[in-house]
Amino acid sequence: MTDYNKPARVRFAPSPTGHMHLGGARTALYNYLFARRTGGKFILRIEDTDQKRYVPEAEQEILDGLNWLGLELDEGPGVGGDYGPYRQTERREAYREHAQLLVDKGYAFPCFCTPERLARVREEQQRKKENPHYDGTCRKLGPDEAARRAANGEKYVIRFKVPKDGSTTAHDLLRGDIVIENRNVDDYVILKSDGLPTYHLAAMVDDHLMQITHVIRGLEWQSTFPLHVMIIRAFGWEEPVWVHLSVFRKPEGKGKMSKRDTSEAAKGDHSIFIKDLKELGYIPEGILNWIALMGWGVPEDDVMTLDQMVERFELDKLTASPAAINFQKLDHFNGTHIRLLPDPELAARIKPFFVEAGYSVKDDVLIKIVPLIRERLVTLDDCIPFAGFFFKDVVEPNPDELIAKGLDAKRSAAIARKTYEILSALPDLTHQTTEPPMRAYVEQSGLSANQVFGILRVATTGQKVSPPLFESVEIIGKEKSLERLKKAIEILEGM
RNA sequence: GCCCCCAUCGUCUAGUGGCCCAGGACGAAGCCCUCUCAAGGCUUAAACUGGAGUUCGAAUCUCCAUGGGGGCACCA
Repeated sequence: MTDYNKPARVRFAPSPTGHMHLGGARTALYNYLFARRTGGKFILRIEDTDQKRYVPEAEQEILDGLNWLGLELDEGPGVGGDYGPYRQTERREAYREHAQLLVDKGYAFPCFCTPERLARVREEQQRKKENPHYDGTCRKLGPDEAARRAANGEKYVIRFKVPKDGSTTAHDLLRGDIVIENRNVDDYVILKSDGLPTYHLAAMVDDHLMQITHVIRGLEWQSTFPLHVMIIRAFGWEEPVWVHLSVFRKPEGKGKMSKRDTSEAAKGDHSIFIKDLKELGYIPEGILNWIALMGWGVPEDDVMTLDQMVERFELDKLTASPAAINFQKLDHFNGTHIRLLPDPELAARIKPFFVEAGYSVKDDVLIKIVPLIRERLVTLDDCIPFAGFFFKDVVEPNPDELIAKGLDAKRSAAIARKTYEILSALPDLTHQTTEPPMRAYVEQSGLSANQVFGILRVATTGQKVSPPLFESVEIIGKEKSLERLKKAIEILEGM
């Protein structure tokens, strides 16, 4: 049973090879939640041992992503901590030493096989419908010969020497014991010929040195999980608790979500990349709540802030089965959390979207429109179509839309004139002063509120759909509202 | 092909042998509210993959089948 009173040390260990995506964010989130829940530490480690796939901007994007999401780090690159450095390329000596230690103890061996030969062997095995695996050539090399060839300048890697017989039992918190026959585990390379380790060695060494207590990682590691356990046992170290998270499936429910599959994932108004989601107007609260619940279920009250998730989080309640991404649900959570934001906060969040769209934002106006549009926003950038007109000098209504439903241009013009008459007679246009006389007009004219208000709406806001009419007119102001009404009358009369 | 894992409404999930003719959420449908669009309230439809066991009793345990997923690199 998981002890939530014992501070855990957990890590999020991405490789800087591309954009931060939903899967990574969820792994980070679960690690964060568990760290906070136990009063432990949330650590970031950059796994940059593959120089071929290295993307320089990726590390910053990860940092930005975590920061934006609000997953605060306790240790990591740029943050510091007692177990650094937190970038694997800065720890190569540790890996080299540990690889040598395994060789000395007989748990690993140098391998001089060329990639070309290995490729041929693999081809041959596949042709014979055999399981592709290392054929063991250098396993039998004596230490003297190995030393001689190495001294000769021959390139070599170090492979883990997996026992030929027996089986290995590895324990996953969510799945229980996983038993695998050792003959099904390959002699994996743990140190590459460039002197850098592969994941298998690097992660195990670091997790041990960094005193990681719980390894919460993606399912892609499940197949090499027994290998990792063997490595740890070879060193004689204590094992962390292992948790392999399910993968995200594509919205169609088929296949794994892939960050390479951008055309599929990033189309439309959604994306699997955190930085895209930010630009699309999604807020951290919404995203976090959404991904938290893909792989973790709560009985009820599923709308949660980060802090509430921390309170409720239970590691062993995570789900072992894969989850299909459902962007509709993201929209729901995003809208829900937007509605939970206090006025000034929401104002601050939508402001950049107005600015980005080219509007000059007046803060006093901004704070007034927030209550009007809050429950209409699914994403922050929805504020543009809903409330852009508040910051426009002139609006240009579509003439056809000025004509009320069931009426013609002439009739609509008459209504607009009457509306102008009513409004211009008022000292100022607050929603309290404008609504009663307009309602009275609707009443005695026999028209519907829809028809009369519709004309006013299109005239003053320039659009058929808008925030509540009289509140909007109030914010637009008397002068500008009447000006716009007048222009609408002219348009209608010219039809 | 081989190894490993998973399996409750369309989707995310609750459920750890009786509380389940299976609960919540998204989505869908309907109604209410209503100046548009939303939000909100109420209601409805919708699932234990199949087959064998174990048991007085199974969504819950076991086995098999089927389906789905992950992996099979000097990538992580």
